[in-house]
Amino acid sequence: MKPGNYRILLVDDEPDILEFIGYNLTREGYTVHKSLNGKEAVEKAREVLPHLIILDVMMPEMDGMETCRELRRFPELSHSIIAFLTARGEDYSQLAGFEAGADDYIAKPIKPSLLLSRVKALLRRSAPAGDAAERVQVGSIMIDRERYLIFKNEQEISLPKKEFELLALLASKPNKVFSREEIFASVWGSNVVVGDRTIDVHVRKLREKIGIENIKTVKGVGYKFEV
Amino acid sequence: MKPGNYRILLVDDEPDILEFIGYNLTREGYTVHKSLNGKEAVEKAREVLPHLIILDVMMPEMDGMETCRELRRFPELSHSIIAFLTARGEDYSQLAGFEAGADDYIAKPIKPSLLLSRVKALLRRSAPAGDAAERVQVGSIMIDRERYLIFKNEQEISLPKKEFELLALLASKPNKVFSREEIFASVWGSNVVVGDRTIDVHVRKLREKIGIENIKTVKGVGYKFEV
DNA sequence: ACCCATATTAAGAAATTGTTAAGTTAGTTT
DNA sequence: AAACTAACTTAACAATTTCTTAATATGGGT
Repeated sequence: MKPGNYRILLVDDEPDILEFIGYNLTREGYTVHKSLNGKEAVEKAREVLPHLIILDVMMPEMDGMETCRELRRFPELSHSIIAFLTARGEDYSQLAGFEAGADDYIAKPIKPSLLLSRVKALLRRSAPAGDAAERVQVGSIMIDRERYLIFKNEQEISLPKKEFELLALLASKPNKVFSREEIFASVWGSNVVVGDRTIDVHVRKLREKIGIENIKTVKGVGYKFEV
Repeated sequence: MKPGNYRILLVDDEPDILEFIGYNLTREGYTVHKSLNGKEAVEKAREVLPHLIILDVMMPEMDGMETCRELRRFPELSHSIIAFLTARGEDYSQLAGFEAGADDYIAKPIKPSLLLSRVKALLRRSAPAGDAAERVQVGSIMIDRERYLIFKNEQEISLPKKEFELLALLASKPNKVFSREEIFASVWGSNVVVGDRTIDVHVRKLREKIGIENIKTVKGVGYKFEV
């Protein structure tokens, strides 16, 4: 799973820390959400179902421990990993934290590189819990990248790589016209040189297999997938 | 999963510590194995396939870091969680540890109650991963990781390691297409370099043994186990 | 009707995978 | 440690699928 597919919720009452950690995680490609307090965190967690929740122990009102216990009450969050952020020296009983359902402790201040390694290690274990498969539905066509299959009206259609990628591209933005250049760049790669009619041939095969009505030609401009 | 079903491998060069931690874990119901050095640890790990390996960082000859890297070379151990035991003050770079494939750091000396909480937290993550389930049924195939055996229609089939790991990987997500890169990374380990046709040959043997209908080729993309 | 961009077709090129057998390596037994 | 065995890898070639080309057809717009 790529970092981009992971959601991380950051909870700390200090905006600076939120900003700092958030920046480092975002730069790595993770999707980062932030909350300034426990109450807000619980709401946001239930909304975005993060894979990892990083929780500051010391917070006004609802502290990390309490927030953790609260989070653990919701079954939809049972697969989320919870890590505590604790200032070195705060001799918080880690015991209580683990009992509350925490998975890890991270000491502050923390070097970005170490934080990233740690996050990676934590998420490595969560991967197979996997959520929604990577599928896209457009019109009567469903594209399942994981299985590398197309479904049209419950019927399974297997496409060769180029045709699959072409269809996936067009369907990624229904009704948008993709120029030949865009199609080449995305499906073939920028440095590959092939003849002019190659795209047409693939389009033809696609139309043959998934129906002529979806893929439309815009003369002089390109092709589009119409819903 | 009850503690009794978990296997933990303890690795430390000091018998006292081995004894102390071992006693606490055993009392809790875990099945505990012990090794006094890295080399022995790797052998034992491959034999008992522990769910959790607790590794002292400071050891003569082969230190924790090196042992960890060695352990990670074996695909059958890729599901084991590895935690480092580090004396407080030893300013070992945790970074190197995580990069070597560690999942957690535990500081010595550690209170038994905290250790147990920590172990529980680590194993909690391994449980739902599904890999900890020693048997998986997919289609007409049952995979028994513990005994390293495959069953097809009640019939027992014994597979060599590479074939077993390959099948286990493909069957871990039926219908998902695994790219050759993914397969290499999981079955061979990311730093191993072997020829192009190696996977094909193993696939062929698998098809020979468990039937041609299950393992499908997606040309230019990879292989999948279809149910 | 003419032009131009696209459609269609089939052939053969190119790329990928399948198969086989022999060569290596690793693990076990004696 | 030598001999044996099973597992794994390599390499050459075959088979297959996919991709591209090129030649020709079609069809809307001026």
